[in-house]
Amino acid sequence: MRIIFMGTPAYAAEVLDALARKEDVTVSAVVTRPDKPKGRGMKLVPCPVKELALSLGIPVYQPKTLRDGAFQAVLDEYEPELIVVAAYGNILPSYVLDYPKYGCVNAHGSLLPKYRGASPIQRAIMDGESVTGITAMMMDEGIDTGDILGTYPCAIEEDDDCGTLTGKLAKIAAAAMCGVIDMIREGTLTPTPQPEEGACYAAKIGREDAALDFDAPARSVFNRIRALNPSPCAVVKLPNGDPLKITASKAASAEECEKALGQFPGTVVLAEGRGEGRIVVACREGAVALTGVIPAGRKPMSAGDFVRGRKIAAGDILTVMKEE
RNA sequence: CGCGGGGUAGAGCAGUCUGGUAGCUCGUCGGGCUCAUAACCCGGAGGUCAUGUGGUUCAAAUCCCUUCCCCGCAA
Repeated sequence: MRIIFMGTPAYAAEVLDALARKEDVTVSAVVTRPDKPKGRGMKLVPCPVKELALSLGIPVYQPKTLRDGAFQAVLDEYEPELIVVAAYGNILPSYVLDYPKYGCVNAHGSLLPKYRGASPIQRAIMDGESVTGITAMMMDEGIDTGDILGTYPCAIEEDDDCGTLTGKLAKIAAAAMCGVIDMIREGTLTPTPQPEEGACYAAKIGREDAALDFDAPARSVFNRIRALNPSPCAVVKLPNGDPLKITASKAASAEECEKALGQFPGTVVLAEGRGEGRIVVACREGAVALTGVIPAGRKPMSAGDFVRGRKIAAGDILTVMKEE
């Protein structure tokens, strides 16, 4: 089967890798977003999907948009029977959706119709969900509204963050897409319309989502931190005004929550500098123990390292990083 | 030439403005205390202060210049 693959981040690269290995499938072309200036010096950095495609010797196309019809030429050249999409980032217009004999299928990172949209994994963690998954679906012109081909649940463990969960889901997505292709060949594919009930949208993560506010229940602070790790990371403002990214946290002990009672949310009640260290911060309800941070201009480090460097002490108050 | 931060002991930092004995919190090693300990006490090892047989100076981690590397923001 001739397919064109569309995707961008590491999650999508995992799917591409599985398709490339699959027998009876030929990934004849890969479509990904244009390289963007990244990092210092505006260096152009290729996305994971592009890197993988190049190493596999698959032609890569990086149209800025598909809407202008220029992509028709690529379709005509490769005549795909199926288009597989995973976290591509561009909207597919109808002329693309209608071209392949078997249509366009997508591996979405949630159990649809819940969390349609750009950031389903982050939103699920942020909301404290205990289960999410992959939905294999036919694409239509709506945002993640097409018929469901299969659902593959995945538990969100207590110690999962966006990074680990995305890794798990990527593997599931890869298997799901291979499964869909098998079903297409066997003719056992059964598209089922999505129920409207339970539908919700997972808006793209923005700057305002990254600003961490301790004036919230500890559980919610914990969920936000892990939803945002490893990127862009929850961020707070230190007493000196510098931003501090937070990569990991754990629940504080009952005793520590006791100490935090009555403290202004954001107050550091304990700065433990031994071993990995813990920075216990009072929340509106309870407290969280920060365990990993990234100071401005520094590398990621444990809370213990940060405390040992004397950058924080009990009594300091962490405030909300306000919009510029 | 997009903006900014940084490179000092195994880790995280201070010291640099106002040149003059290499410091702190940990870790590590040895000893002690203890029923015991990741707790406490005592002691030790470990650093060409990123780079340049650079410049200035009686004297440079510190001031000036070179090169390399790392990171954040912005996109």
